[in-house]
Amino acid sequence: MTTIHDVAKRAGVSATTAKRAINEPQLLTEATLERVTRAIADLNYEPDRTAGALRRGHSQTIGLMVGNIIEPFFAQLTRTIAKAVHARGYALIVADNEYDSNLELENLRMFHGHRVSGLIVRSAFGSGNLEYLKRLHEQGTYILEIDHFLAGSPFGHVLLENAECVQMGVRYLHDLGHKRIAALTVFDAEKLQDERGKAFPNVMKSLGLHLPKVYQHGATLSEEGAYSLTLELLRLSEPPTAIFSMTGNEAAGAFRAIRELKLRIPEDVSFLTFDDYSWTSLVDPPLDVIIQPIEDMGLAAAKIVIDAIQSRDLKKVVRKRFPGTLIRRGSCAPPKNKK
Amino acid sequence: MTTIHDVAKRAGVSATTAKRAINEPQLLTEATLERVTRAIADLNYEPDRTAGALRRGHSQTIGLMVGNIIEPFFAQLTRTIAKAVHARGYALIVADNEYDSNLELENLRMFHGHRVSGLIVRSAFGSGNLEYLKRLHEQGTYILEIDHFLAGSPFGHVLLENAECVQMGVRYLHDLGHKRIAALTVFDAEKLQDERGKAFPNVMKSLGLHLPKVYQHGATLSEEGAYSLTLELLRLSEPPTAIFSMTGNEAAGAFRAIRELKLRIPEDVSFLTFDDYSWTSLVDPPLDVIIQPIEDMGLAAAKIVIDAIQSRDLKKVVRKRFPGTLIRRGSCAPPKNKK
DNA sequence: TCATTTAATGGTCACGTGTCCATTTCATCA
DNA sequence: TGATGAAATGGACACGTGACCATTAAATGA
Repeated sequence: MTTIHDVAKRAGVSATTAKRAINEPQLLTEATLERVTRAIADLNYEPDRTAGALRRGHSQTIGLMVGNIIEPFFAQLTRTIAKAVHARGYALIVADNEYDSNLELENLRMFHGHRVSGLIVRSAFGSGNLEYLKRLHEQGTYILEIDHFLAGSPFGHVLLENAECVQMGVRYLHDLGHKRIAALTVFDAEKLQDERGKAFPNVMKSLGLHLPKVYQHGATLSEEGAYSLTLELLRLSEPPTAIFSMTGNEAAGAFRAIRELKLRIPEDVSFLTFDDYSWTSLVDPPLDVIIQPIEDMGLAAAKIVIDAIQSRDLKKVVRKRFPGTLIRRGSCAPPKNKK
Repeated sequence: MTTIHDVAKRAGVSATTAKRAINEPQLLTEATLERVTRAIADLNYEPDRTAGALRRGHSQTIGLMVGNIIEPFFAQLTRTIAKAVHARGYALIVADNEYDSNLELENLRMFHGHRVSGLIVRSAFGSGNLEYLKRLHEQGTYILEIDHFLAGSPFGHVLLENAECVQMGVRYLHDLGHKRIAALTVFDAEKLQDERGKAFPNVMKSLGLHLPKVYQHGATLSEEGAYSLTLELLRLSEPPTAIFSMTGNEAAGAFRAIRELKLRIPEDVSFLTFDDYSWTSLVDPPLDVIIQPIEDMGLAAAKIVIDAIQSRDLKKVVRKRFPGTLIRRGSCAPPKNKK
C-alpha cells in the first residue's frame, strides 16, 4: 500500500512536507508543491483515512439512520445528504432501523464502532435509545435528529412544521365542506410522540369537528395497515367523506383500498396525503398532496452537522423547522351529501 | 474514549485477554470471560474499528455505488445489501454516480481513502474507470459489479438475464399480434454496452420484425427523455402499437406521455416495462411488468463479497445471472388494427 | 514427586496518519 | 556583513487495535 512516505521519498522531501501538500499547501513553495503533487499522481496515492481516523478520534464519516430507505422520502433524503456530505470530504454510512428500537440499537453500536464524526438520526418511536445517543455524544459524535425527535432530547433537529401542515390540510378539507374527516396516522401519538398524530385531534377540535372513536386507530401504520384501516373506515355506516393520509407510504395502501371499493375520488371520497411520491401525479385523478422540502431539509442537516464537527463545537444545538406546501390537483372536492 | 485497556484494567486482566473475550472467547475460562464481559458492559466499550482498520489494512466496510439512490431499484438494492452486510458485521458506505464517470471517479477515490474492504458497483456507462477499479483491487479491495458490467472487466458480477428478459417481453407482445414495437432504451447500446439495448434489435430481427429508423433513438433515457420520446413516437404516422420500456424510470415518463395524448392502454397502445415500481399497480390499468428479483440479487452480491473478503481470496471471480418474471395485469392486448 | 503437555494469560510491536516542536533556509535591515 | 525574524522544511511520537510470540498455571502420566 502506498503511503505518504513513498510519496515523500519520490519527491525528495520529508513525510511532513509531503503531507502538507495535501493538508496545508499554502505553506509550501510552488516548486515543492509541484514535485509532491506529481509524486502523488504518479503513485496514485490516496491518504489512508483509517489511519487519520485513529489519530483524529473520528473517521470523517457521517452516519445516517433512516426509517426505511425504500420509502421515497428517505431515499431522497439519503441522496441529498450523501451528496452534500461528499462535497465536504466526508463519507456516508447508512442504516435503517425499520422503526424498531432494537435494530436501531444495533445500528448505533455499529456507528459507534466506526467512530462516525456525526450522526443524523430518524429515531424509532419510543425513547429507549436516547441514553445511548447521549453517550455517543459524550464520546465525540455530533448528533442531529431529523423528521422526528425524541422526547427530552438534548440534540438539535431538522423537522417539518408538522402541526402547521396538519392544520393546513384539515382546514383545506373543512373549507370544502367536509365534517367527517379521518386521518391515517398513529393514534397513540402521545406515547409515540408523533407530531402529526398529536396535531390531528387538536385541529379537529379547534374547528369544532367531531372525531368519532371509530375513526381512531392505535397502530403504527404501514402501507398494509393503511389499506385495512381504509377499507374498515369506508365500510362504516357513517364513513368519512375525506381521508387525510399522514405519510406517502400509507397513501399507497389507502389508495388501493379506495379503488378496490370502486369508490370515485373525489366524488365519493376526497383524498389528501403528505408526500409527493412519483405515483401521486400518475394516478387518476392526480392526488392533492402536502409536499415536504426534502432537499432543503437534507442540505440543512448536512450543513449543521459538518459545520459543528469542523468548528469542533459539539455542544452546538440547532433546531430548524421547514414549512410544507399544499398542492391541489383534483382529489379533494366538496362532499356529495351535505348532511 | 474507552479502550480495551480500560476494560482490561477493570476486569483485572491483561489487554490481550480482554480482547480475546471479543474475538476468541472460546480461549478463556468461563469466569474470566464473565468478568471481562461485565467490564465491557459497565464501560459501554465498543471496539474502535478505525484502529482495527489501520492494523488490518481494510475497514470492515463495504462500499456501494449505485446509479441513483432515488430509483426504487437501487433503493431496494441498497436496503437489502445494507441489511445483509450488517448481519455479518460490516458497515455500508453508499454513493451514487448519477451515471457519470467523473462523479464516479470522485466516489471511487473516496472509497479508496476509506479503505473499503469490498466494493459493489453499478458502474457508469463507458469504461473510463476500469483502470482505477483494477488498482483498487490490487490494493486489496474486492470488487463486484452489479446490474451492469464494464467491457473487458476482470471482476465478477451479479446481473439480470437481460437478453432473455427482452426476448420474453418482445415475444409476449409479438404473440399478441404486435408488429410495430418500440423500445425505450439506449440505442447506441453497442458503445454503452447496455445489454437490454443490444438485445432488442436482435430479438426483433430474429422474429422477423422490422425496426424502423425512427423507432431508434440515441440517448441515455431519463424519465424526461422517455416522456419526450414517447410523445414523438406516438405522433408518428405509423406509431408503434406497443411500447416496451427498459427501465421503471423511463416507464413513468412514458406513462405520462401516453396519458397526455389521451390514449387508452391497452386499446390504443400496449405498454410493457421492466421493474415493478409501486405505482405500476396503482395506475389504471395496472401495468404488465418484468420483475427483477432485486432481493435475491442484493443478498447474492453481499454474500459473494463478504465470503471473498473473509476467505481472503480476492482473486475469486463469481458471475451470477438471475431470471426476470413477466407479470400480466392488463396493459397489453392485441393491437386494434391488424394491418 | 517431577517431567511433560496443554490450557490460559500476558507482552511487544507495527499499521499510517495528525499534531506538536525543532531545525534549516531565506529575506530583510541596520 | 552579521543579526534578526519569517518562511519553509523536518523529526518524533501517539492514537487503539490485531498479529505474533512469550510466559505462567493447570492437567496428565509415570
